[in-house]
Amino acid sequence: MGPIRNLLADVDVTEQQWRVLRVLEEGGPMEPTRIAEQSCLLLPSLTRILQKLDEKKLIQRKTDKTDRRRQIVRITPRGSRLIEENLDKNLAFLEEVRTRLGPERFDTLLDLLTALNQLDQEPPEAG
Amino acid sequence: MGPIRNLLADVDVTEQQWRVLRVLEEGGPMEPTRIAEQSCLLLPSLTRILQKLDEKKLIQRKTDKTDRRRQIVRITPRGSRLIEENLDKNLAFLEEVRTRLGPERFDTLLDLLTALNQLDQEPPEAG
DNA sequence: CCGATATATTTAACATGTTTATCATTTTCT
DNA sequence: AGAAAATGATAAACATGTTAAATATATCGG
Repeated sequence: MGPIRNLLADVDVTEQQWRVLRVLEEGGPMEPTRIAEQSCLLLPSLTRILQKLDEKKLIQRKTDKTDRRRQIVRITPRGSRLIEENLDKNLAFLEEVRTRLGPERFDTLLDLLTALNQLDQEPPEAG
Repeated sequence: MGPIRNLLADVDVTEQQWRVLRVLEEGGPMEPTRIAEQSCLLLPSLTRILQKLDEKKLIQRKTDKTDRRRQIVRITPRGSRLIEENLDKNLAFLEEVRTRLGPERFDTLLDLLTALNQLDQEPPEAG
């Protein structure tokens, strides 16, 4: 992922911050708990990341009116612009990796990783 | 990896520290640079890990006589005993994951990850 | 032999991973 | 209603990931 980190470093965001921004861009405003699920981050990490993104004015947060424990996070226009300006290069790199590894093997890898990740959610066999 | 971390936490070592110990146990005394390669760790991380392992008396270090920039790291008897006492449980967990994911799929996953890792070492196609 | 380079390791600084604890708010149960 | 349990988010503490810089030693070229 080095090349991706380099791309993102130019615009002063980390891989994880980028991932959070993309989740918000594609999924719309949502709560930290759901962001964490979708970006594969634990809440304590996400808390710090949201603080950084907030300082950089790439997201906004407001507490939910009906449940004041919750908050709603939304990406700012500035955040959207950052994504728009860098998404192509990121996807291009991903495609390059997919090509170099072999498209079928690449897709298989993603499937297997997803399956492995699922194992953690399921209970282990009772036998 | 949660379950493995729990096992290791009982004997006060982290996953990475465990990995370094296993590399030393299987590969014999060697330099930090080679440990880093074999345990997939960057040198700055390894430096700290070796310091911790040294404090715990699980490894010993001495500077190489012919090249005083280098050092030779070796596992102590105490370190070997720690591995001996925990290796079975670790391998058992690995086998459980392999079974739950499906042995063929598991092996395929390892192959693909290795191939992906190789990509980083190779130069990208010049086209 | 000496200065420029290269190599092995460490340090520094900042971000995240991970576990446990805490805080505020809400829900549940009686 | 009110105490207890649950939930969403944050804080704290420690370990590692990552990049850049620093240190020490060794090697190379003239």
